[in-house]
Amino acid sequence: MIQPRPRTIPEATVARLAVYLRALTTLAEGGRSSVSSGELAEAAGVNPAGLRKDLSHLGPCGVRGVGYDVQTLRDRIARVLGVEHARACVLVGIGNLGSALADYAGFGTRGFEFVGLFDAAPARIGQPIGGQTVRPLDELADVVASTGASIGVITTPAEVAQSVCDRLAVAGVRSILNFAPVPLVAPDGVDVRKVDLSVELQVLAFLGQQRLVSA
Amino acid sequence: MIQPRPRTIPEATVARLAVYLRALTTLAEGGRSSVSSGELAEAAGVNPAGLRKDLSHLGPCGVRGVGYDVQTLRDRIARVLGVEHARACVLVGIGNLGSALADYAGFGTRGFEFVGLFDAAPARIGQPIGGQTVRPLDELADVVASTGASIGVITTPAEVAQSVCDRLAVAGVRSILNFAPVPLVAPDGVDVRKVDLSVELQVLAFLGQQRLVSA
DNA sequence: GCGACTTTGTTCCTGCGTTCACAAGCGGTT
DNA sequence: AACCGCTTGTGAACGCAGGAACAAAGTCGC
Repeated sequence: MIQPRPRTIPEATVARLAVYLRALTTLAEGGRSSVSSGELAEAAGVNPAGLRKDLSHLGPCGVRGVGYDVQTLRDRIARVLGVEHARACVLVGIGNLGSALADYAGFGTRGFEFVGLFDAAPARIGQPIGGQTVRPLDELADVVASTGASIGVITTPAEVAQSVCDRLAVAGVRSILNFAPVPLVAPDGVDVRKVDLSVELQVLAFLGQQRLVSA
Repeated sequence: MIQPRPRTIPEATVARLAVYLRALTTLAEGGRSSVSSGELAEAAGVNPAGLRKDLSHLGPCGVRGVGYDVQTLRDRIARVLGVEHARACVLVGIGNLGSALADYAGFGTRGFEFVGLFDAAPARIGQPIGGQTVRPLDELADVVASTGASIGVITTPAEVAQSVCDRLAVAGVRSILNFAPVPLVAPDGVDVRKVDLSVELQVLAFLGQQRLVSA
């Protein structure tokens, strides 16, 4: 028995699938029922050939000569990404960035629901944000256990990010999104992704400076 | 006359240089004057050999058998990245995320200063945030011209992101950081980088689901 | 019913990024 | 002054992502 489809999808492809998913949702809301790779690629800002290659990881899901069915493809990508039903998330560190994320509507509409907001500062505890109330860190384990939250988001200062990461892992969170500017180490079986906002600005600064030099 | 050092530094390397820069700043504040590639690599969360290769793009900047001088290396990276002196930025879209970024101390300490906050909603204009006052979009061109801002940050809804991008380009902004979930097209000579927060969460969801399947 | 056109799925290839491994160079020691 | 250990810098190989071109397949028109 052969294994016609490798179980591993490249991470770069996964990231683009999320973009396609959003574009498809927009198309569906606009009433479109079918779309070609060229159109979808333009909406997602990628190369049409690359898009088809990405989709080929899901198995044949288009009709030659016609294109892709918007609804079918949308459901298929959502299932592969694991976002067909809502996922519970917890957020630790309710500063400016944490508050913005807790309030950010873009997460809720894509199937991510914050079921717990946590902070260490007594002044912030009890504060209402985005339909939730900020809780003390002591309640983290209980909330994760009772809600089954599998994703944790860290928006704390860098100094405490590692200890928060440890507590999330112990509580049972399996995936962590880290906004603190430090590399985190987590036990096996726990995935960590890092988003570094100031790095993006610094890359931009470099590109801008380079253009001046080469001009 | 040969050109011993190629002028182009890979973008992946540039992003890591920004991480090294932060780690070096932390080390300098801790009083360290010298550091080896192994130590710095651990602080940055990368492979030591890769770190040395990254630094080799700057030319020889370490001493064999000893390591790197923290202060010298820090200055050199800052100069290459173009962040040796502060850079003026403008921010358009003062919602939750925009407010958080305007208030985020991490930018200021890394040489990025917001010199203008803009929004289209009359209700937000005049509102004070992070030492600045929110202005109407009409003043964008004037502020960019008078301050020489070279970097623009877009945190608007997706629907208006492209028009804001166009206005920034016309006003003279050369580098744009886009948080809106749409691909932007900009004229030649204007760099655009995209940060998509919900994509990061969806990649995490995929990794988490994949672990369940393979287990 | 048949042909031509459209669009997908795949294959090949080129280039880049990453990693390993080794040679070169410097400081400290005897 | 010569040796030894340590660390940097670089060369080579590997794997991966991206792009272009081609074959397969389905639909529309006649």
